[in-house]
Amino acid sequence: MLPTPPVTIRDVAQAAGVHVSTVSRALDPRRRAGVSAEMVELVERTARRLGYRPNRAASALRTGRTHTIGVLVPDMTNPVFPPILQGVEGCAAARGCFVLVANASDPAMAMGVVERMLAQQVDGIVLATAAREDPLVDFITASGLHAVMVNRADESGRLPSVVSDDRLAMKLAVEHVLRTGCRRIAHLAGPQHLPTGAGRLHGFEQALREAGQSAAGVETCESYSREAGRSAMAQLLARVGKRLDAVVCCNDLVALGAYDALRAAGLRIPEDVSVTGHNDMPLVDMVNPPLTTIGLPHRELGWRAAQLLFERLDGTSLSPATVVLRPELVVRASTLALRDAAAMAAPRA
Amino acid sequence: MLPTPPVTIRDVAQAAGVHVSTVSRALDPRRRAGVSAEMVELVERTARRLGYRPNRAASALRTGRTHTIGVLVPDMTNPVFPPILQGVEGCAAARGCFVLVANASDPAMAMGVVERMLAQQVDGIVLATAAREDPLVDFITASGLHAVMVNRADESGRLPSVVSDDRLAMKLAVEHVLRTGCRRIAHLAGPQHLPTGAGRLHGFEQALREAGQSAAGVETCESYSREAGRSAMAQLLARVGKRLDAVVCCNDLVALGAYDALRAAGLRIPEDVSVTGHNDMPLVDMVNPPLTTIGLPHRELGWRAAQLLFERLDGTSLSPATVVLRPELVVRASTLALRDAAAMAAPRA
DNA sequence: TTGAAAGCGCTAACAT
DNA sequence: ATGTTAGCGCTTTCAA
Repeated sequence: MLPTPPVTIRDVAQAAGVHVSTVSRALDPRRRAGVSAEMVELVERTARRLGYRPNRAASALRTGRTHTIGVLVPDMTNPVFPPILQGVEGCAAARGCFVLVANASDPAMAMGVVERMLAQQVDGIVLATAAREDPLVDFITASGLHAVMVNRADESGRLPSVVSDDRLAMKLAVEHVLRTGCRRIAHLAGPQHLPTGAGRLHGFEQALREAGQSAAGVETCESYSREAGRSAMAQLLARVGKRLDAVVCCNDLVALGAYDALRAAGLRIPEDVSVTGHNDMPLVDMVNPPLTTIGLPHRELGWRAAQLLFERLDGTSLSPATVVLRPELVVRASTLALRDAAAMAAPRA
Repeated sequence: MLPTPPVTIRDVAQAAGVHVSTVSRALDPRRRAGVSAEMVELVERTARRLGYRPNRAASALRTGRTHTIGVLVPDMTNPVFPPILQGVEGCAAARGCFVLVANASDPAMAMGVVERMLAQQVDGIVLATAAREDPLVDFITASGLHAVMVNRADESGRLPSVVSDDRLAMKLAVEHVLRTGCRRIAHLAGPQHLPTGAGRLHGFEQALREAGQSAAGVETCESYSREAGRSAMAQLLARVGKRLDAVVCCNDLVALGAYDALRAAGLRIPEDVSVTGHNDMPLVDMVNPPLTTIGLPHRELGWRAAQLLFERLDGTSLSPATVVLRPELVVRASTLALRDAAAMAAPRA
């Protein structure tokens, strides 16, 4: 395999007997207008014949656009991110753009990655990082880089974002367990420094309030993990005893941790306590019992974020700065079908 | 936010009172040798002061290297790929390189993506696509693009690859169920057009042969899905009846499908039939019963693939063309601890 | 050790 | 509708 020198626009021009600029125009759909049909035809045929492939690096240098966007995720192995990434990638690919993916588990690291992405001349960036990183947002706005956040809102309001409606999600979960006759309802909340953690707690409280109820207990998890869920649930049980009808969890993994702690305490799910999760991770329909949870449009979240970004890049920013997508309740066996007739008649407040 | 014109190497040169080429040299670790220490110091200080950020598009045009590698995955939401991707990304990031990720669910699509990546001037490519795509490999070798395959070997032997040892994996699974007293052992095989499907079937048969046994039955799944596993298992039961001690599956999802079909037939896991999976997907430790499976070093698979690629790019290709990593048996409750003493004493052949 | 100059492949004024 | 020209920011000979 001898390294064939790549075919340039000049080779095409020469072979077609025209000038390079003509080739450049004929090959660009957006400027093809000012070129005769035969010329376009001739140039395209010649280009194809020679196996010409436009050099994006050269075009990037000239135009300042790389047709590349960056995506920052905290942890790709967290199952919420692949579908988001897929959405972003799908939208980008549909426009002939590529996606530069980088892991950035902490804010300091994220800053370095953005710095490198800036050097790489990305056209824009999608932030799927979970923490509230004001310095990062400061840095990005100062740099002038186009950015969109996904899966969390920018509290400072400087960056557009695409999120799921956490309030509505909690309302769906709370109303569901209320409907099945549960009255003593607790919440295992996510880390309060994460927007989803704070938002879902708030939504939980509001939903209960609207129903004229109050929380049977709230425990905060240290992270979105099964272990954190287990120990939070254990603490909750230690505090409120077994006087509990349902536990609404901030996250599926936390809910599975709650399973562990509830069982360790000799409680059955859902006969004694109903449990709900959040995210509808793969396989939560396979655990025992299958988990009632909140399904999020992760793929669409990613797609819309990319779309929002491209609209900014094109200067046709018609969409609102914050897009809120609707989550949906996915009922499975971890919540009771109906607690019992007596409970429905005289709910235990 | 007024769009500040970016600081170029020229600005740095001017501010430092030196020539651009000096700046270029001083800023490149590999050529810093031929520059005086004070000069390096001066240039670096000036660059930092002005907030200089090298423009990779310009350097790419000049050197032909973008510091970017492409990764092709068939489906990011399949949980085997995120850790592979993470490994690739980690290795790339450690070298200051970025990863362009693209989904390519079918070979035709993959070809188009590679074409675009070539235009994007990626330095190389990691193929994590599952199908045997000879035309793709032809195309890539013809284009002269550096490429490495991960998670499947290149049967034509033209591309280096990093894979898990499927034979060993099956041997581990088969020997495990044999050890627990199972004798009538069947296999739910993956699609035979996929290398993993064919390889694991082969490994299964070989492992049984080595143990002096023969398969109680083999059924091929149409895909690596739960539904495919369910119907394959149903067919297997229809053929061999309930005369089965264990089912070794090509994949965790298929194993979960087998759960469904076994239960529908009134069989208990593992009391009546032991089941093993492959991949150790997240949450398979949470299903009922927790799945005995084969754990793969997915992250390392990705990391090594990237490493192999970079060695090729650097011309320091010391590693072998095919790297085979070791899978490990993860024993959980879906396989019997011990079938029974009688069985051990007089195994049912 | 540093400076000068050329040019990577492409696009976009401007000129015809 | 096509050709001419300059130059994007950087690296790399070559010369001093």
